[in-house]
Amino acid sequence: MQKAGKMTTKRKITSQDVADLAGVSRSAVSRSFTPGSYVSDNVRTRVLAAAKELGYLPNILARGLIAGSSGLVALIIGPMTSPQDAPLIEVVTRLLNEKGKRALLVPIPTGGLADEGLLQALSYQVEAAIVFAGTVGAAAAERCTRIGTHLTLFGRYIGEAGTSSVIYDNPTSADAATRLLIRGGHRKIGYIGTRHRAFSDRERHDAASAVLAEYGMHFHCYGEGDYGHDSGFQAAMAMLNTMDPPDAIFASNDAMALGVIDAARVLGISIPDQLAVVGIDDHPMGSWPAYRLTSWGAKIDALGDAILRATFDKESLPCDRANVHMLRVPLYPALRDSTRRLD
Amino acid sequence: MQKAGKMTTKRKITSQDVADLAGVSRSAVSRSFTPGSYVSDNVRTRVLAAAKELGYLPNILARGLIAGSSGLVALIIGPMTSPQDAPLIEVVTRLLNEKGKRALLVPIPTGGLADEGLLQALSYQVEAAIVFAGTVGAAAAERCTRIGTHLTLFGRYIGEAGTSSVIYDNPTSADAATRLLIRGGHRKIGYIGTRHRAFSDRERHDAASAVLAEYGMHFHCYGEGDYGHDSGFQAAMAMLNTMDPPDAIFASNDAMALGVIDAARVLGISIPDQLAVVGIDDHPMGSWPAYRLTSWGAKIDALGDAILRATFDKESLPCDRANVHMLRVPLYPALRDSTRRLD
DNA sequence: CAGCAATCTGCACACGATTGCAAGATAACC
DNA sequence: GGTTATCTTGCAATCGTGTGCAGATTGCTG
Repeated sequence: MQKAGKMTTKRKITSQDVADLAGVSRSAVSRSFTPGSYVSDNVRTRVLAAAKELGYLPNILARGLIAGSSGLVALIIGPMTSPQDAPLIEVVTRLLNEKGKRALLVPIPTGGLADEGLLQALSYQVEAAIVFAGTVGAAAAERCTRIGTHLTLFGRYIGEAGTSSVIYDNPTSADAATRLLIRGGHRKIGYIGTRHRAFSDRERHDAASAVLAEYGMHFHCYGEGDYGHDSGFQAAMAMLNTMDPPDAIFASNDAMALGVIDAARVLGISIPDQLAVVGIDDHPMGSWPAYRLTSWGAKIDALGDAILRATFDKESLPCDRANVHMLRVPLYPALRDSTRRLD
Repeated sequence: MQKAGKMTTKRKITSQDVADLAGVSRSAVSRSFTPGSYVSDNVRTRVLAAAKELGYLPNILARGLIAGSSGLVALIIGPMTSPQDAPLIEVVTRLLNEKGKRALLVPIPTGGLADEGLLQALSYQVEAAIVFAGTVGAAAAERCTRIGTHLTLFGRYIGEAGTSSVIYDNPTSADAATRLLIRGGHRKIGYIGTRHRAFSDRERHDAASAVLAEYGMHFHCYGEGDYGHDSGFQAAMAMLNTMDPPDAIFASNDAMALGVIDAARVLGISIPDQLAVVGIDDHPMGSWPAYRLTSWGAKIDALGDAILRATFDKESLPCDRANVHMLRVPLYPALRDSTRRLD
């Protein structure tokens, strides 16, 4: 197998090598790989044959250096605890690839600022950055826009002009979820959200409260979680172990809603008769027989499309007064057995 | 806010700009950013001040061009259906970052070959590629090793010399799981695996069979799935709806095992008395009150360490006869209520 | 065969950074 | 002051590729 003398040279194969083998200049090699250039068929076939024999691949980084564009897009990610995160990252990566872009993954510490990660990404000449985790300081954001690196934020909003935010249509879905509970006859509705009202949580809570107010109601009780299953479980245990427990719980996301169902299971509370549960996310497990959770969720492909559109076609998006492009992603209901079936 | 005349020039800021502002040469700028170089404190402070004012960041791609190393490592990924995938990707990315490397995410079509993705990655001059999905053809693998790009495979094995494989210690854990069931008094043990016996599935199945053989037993019945929850559910429904159902089921992974538990729930079969269930993976949901699944799983940080070690320190790893470096990651038992408690 | 257009091709510079080399500046020593 | 030794600093080459420009070749027409 090993041809002596060839194994010794582990040098990288450049266009010069191909040119030498084909007996042409480097320019001819470059042009052979560029469609629409002036190259005779004779030369092109010779070059391609030589390239194939040598296993030549153009160095995209060098090409990007001269073109001024690296073809890289940064994805700023955190620990990815939610099971939705992973498929979304994959879809976005795939869509980027289809556009000829490549995804550079940049991790940031839990709950921290994305600023440092952003700077790292900028050093890699990324054309855009998509933020899935953490938050972005004004200075870092301004720096991005100044050098023309577009910033897309998923599920977050910063007031920096020129950025764009892709956000679930939380108000509409929270509105619908609340009305569903009310129409189901529930009057003691508890709410489990995050301690500091994360952006999505705030939107969901406020829309739900507005509906309750419309009926002259308030949330019956509150619980706090961290968007994780266990925290929903704990919060529900506390809520349900009182003299006057709720007859429905609106959880700000599905992971916590699943925790609520588990708490009910442990306490022997039947769902949905003694307790109705709704969540938002359409967590894949919500459809499993053990849970049957009513929820509102986005279609993942539409979500990916939205993120790419917000990144590469932001001009087509509406702006708010701070000159931030906003794209709301619709959430579709998945009505299951954790809520009463209405006629 | 906007200083007129500055907003118009969106040109990239290069070391030349910094040099001009600081009144030095480009070399001095470069040296100011390189610790241990001969630069006077005077110049260095002036350069750093100028860099800060201009918001200069070194272009790592250009630096890599000359150094011959991009600092990029390709992560070849598929659709990431399993909830373990995402945290693992994040951990590996984080560990890479700590080593000064960056992760380039390369998606490949479901179940397809990773070859095309690998070539894309090579064009980006990646220093190594870590394969989490798909399989790698011999030609592509040989090409990688020839140009010195190390190939690490996770949960897969190809016979190509110089590659390394990080693999769960399936035999040991499958052995332990089977003995647990036998010691629990189960004699009719069903097995749910994949149709074509994926690499891990084969190892698990064969080790379990060996233990059964030791006791003069065979698997009582077989089911086929695709490592997804639904397929486990379906397979279990078929198995349990017979005249002679199993009294225990060994599922080749946890997602399917959870499906088995759901099937039992639907059929009113009590766990673990009428049916014991074991899986392998230690899926996070296995610990939830709704499931309490006995399983064997790896510690994620150890897993990440193993992958990085296999990638950057493969010489320290044992080789098999095909000159492939192998690293087995131990799986630790999580004994829960889906199996009988032994004294 | 002259004249012109169309098609090829290679030279040389550009991209943004690093680094060996040599020359200049400063300090240290006799 | 002369001679080294030690720092500084800029010049220029380098990494691998793309491309404008000018010159060379070819084909076509009159």
